Order: sequence, then C-alpha cells, then structure tokens
Amino acid sequence: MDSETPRVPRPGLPDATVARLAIYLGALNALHAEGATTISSGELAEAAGVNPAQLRKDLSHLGSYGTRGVGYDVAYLRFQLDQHIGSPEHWPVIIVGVGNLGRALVNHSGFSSRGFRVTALFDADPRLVGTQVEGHSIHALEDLESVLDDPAATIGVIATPPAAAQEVADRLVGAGVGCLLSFAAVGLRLPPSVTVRRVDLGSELQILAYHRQMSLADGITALVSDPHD
Amino acid sequence: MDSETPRVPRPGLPDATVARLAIYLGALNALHAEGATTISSGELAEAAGVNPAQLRKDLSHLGSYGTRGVGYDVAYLRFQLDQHIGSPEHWPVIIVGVGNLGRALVNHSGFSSRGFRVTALFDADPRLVGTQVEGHSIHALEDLESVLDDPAATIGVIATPPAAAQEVADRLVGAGVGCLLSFAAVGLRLPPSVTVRRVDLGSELQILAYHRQMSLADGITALVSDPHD
DNA sequence: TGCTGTGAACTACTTCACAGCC
DNA sequence: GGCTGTGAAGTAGTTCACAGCA
Repeated sequence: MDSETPRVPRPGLPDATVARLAIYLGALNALHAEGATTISSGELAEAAGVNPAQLRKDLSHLGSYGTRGVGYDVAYLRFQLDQHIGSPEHWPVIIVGVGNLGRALVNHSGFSSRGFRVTALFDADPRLVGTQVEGHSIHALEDLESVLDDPAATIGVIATPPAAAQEVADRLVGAGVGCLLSFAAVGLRLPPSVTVRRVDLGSELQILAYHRQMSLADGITALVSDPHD
Repeated sequence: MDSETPRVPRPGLPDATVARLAIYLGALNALHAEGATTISSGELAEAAGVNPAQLRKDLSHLGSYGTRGVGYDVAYLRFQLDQHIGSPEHWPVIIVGVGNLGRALVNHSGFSSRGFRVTALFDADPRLVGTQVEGHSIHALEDLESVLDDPAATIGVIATPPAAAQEVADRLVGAGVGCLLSFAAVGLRLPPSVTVRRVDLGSELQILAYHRQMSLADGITALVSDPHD
C-alpha cells in the first residue's frame, strides 16, 4: 500500500523559497514606502541579503513578473507576492503565555507592518486573566473555543515556559488551530496536518557561539602555522 | 588567483547539524534534570523532534559517544556536546535596543538555561540611558568600546527598529564584535568575517500562513474532487 | 537481540552561465 | 547593453539500510 502513495510532488513552492519570499515582500514594502517604482534583481537581492540568481529563481516559481533589461515594477511585484504568499489580514494571531516575550510580541512592529493582527491573549495565571495588555484582554486557556472566531485560519503563538508548551499545543490543536509558532525549546509531538515553526533563541546564540569559535580558532591557526601555504 | 582559493573544505560541522546539536543539548539538559542516565537515539530524536537516523548521523560527526545495543550516557553526551559546540559561559551577550523585545530578551529563560549571560544593555534614547532593567544598567551606544570587555567574544543582539539596524550593526562591528543576532527584518551589509543570524518574526508568520493556506486548499480540493482516486 | 555508526542513494537547494527579450 | 528567466551543474542535507559491536 505504500507503493501507491509515495508521490506527493509538492503542491506549491519549495520551503526555502517561501521563507525568502516573505523577506522580499518586507523589503519591497520598505522600498515602496521610500517611493521606489522599479528595481533590479541585483538591488532587491542586496536589500534582502541574498544572491541575485537566487532571487530570480525564487520569483520565477511564481511566474514572469519582471521586464528583461529593466527589472521589476515595485508595486506590481508587491501585489503579486501578496497574492501568492497569502494575505495576512485574513489570519488572526493569538498569543498564549503573556510573560515578557508574549508582551513583546503583542505589539511587535514586524507583525503589524506585515498586516497581521493579534486578536486574543491567553494565560494560565488566574491573576492575569481579565486584565489587559496594550488594549487586549487576557483570557483563560479554558475559554479558547468560545473566544476563537475561525480556528482553522488562526495562527497560535506559544510563548509559554517550555514545560507547558506541549499541553498548550495540544489544546490549541484540539480547538482546531492548525498553525503554530513556538518559542519553547522543546520538540512538539503533533499530528502531521498541523504546521509548526519553532524559534529557539537559546539555540540561535549557541549556533553563533559555535561559528565564532571556529573563525577565532581559524585565525589563531593562521597566525601559528607557516605563512607559506 | 581564484583558481587557487576555491577549496575551503568546511572547517567543522555542517551548519544544519550545528543548529540541531544545540537543540539536542537543550533536550539533554532537560532529561538530565529529570534524572535520566541513558537514552537511545530514538528517544532523544523524539524529544528533539527529528528523525533518529539524522540524530545518529549528527552525533557521528563528533565521534562515537554511544554504546551499541544500549544508547547514549546522558551526562557524558551532554559533556561532549558542550565541548564541541562551545561553552556559553565564555560568551557575554549584549542587547542593543531596550524596547519591548529587548526587555523580553534580558531575562529570557532560554538564554540563562543554556548558560549565556546578558552583560550590558544599550539604547539610543537618552531618557533610557542610566536607568536599569532587571538589574542591568542601560548605556549609550557611544560608550560601546568602554563598556565591552572582550569584544571578539561578545555576541551582539540587535533588537532595534529595522531602520536603525544597519547603523547599530556597523557600530558593533567597528567595536570588534564579530557575532550578531538581528531581529530586524532587513538584510545587513557586513564584512564576511562577521557571523550573523537573523530572526524575522513577521516572516515566520507569513511562512505559516502560506503553508496553512496550501493545506486548506488541498483539503478543499480533496473534498471537491472525485473521492475515488 | 538491540542499538549505534556509516557508506551509499536520494532529495532539496543553490549557483552558474547563457539564451531571450526589451 | 542590460537584465530577466531558466536549464544544467554543483553542493548540501536527509534518509535508508545494514554491518558491527555490546
């Protein structure tokens, strides 16, 4: 039976491309605000911090929206990216865990500048429930189902301590949320239909420390080893 | 002259492996705290949310620290990962930009649980300079050089608005910091000797929205199309 | 027997290099 | 001439599958 199911030829775009398209869109928004009307792959690639060939390949997955010899029309490309990547205004964001991180996310400029709107906050601490943060009232996690409008289109952000993350994730998925962003440094066990991304800030630092360690060691090696090789 | 320099056979571990080793280390720390003494690749892989073969391959880059037929000794593996990945206690962390996000990072549990210590805060707002957040005093960016102890081993975290990010990055690099974690959604132009990682929270949401959009569309397609294929 | 360690096969992603169009 | 769009080549990363050892 599994000889009949190996073909899932990837419904859409490569993962890595989607991640970068989101960055291009951000860069285009900034350029548009500055009044730019046309941009070449080289310029946009530089603004986004990628290789120009990569950018053109990424955009070519969507269609041909550029003009050879000229470049891309900023407003038009922006519109097309919006179309392909999904319009954020339709995706309500809820945040579970109103600690320091949760509070920081509530009015994070990167969310609102992209068009996402935080619609509800949740916390396990009964002393917080009923209070407000930046105009959003905090709900108890038990009230999840009654507060959510359209669970299937909701993005759930998990900003709880790691120990609570699995339980929170289970509850969110149970309520129909299919899309999670977790800041907890634990692997979540969830059905494959759920889309999860994990941002682990401690790991980010550790990766930086490793890379830096390597380049410092390289520098020392270079100084110590014979200069003629 | 570039026919002589194409071989840089990657001094150490694959990037993707380093990223996961940091996650394994986190999981091992948790397991150790729970009193586990031995663990198999399958169990640790599940805790970290990866495939067991992947985990074994990752660890095999470091050496043979497991026992066939048994698994890995938790304490010993933890020690070895620490050795290879770099001990965080030697890497002071400074945060530039003490807005909501900066404040959240100051005492983020994921930093301290991994052994990283925030040693200084900086902000451009003169009204904040001189005040304290969680026991750390806020410095002016101009005082960077005099405040930093060992710039070459310092990790700089950029939690400023996007518009200020490039300038802050330039200043940090000018002071000798070679390791940056940026939360600003812009591509930073920096010399290649500097190690940068970018965490773009807006893009993370956008990626989630895209994937979810695809699976919802798939679901609808499945409902609409003939059930017998 | 059971689990690690690892070559080999596979898949995904990136970069090159150039044809095609403005 | 200049810049896009894209096959083809190259590289990195993942998974398989099994040999080897406790």
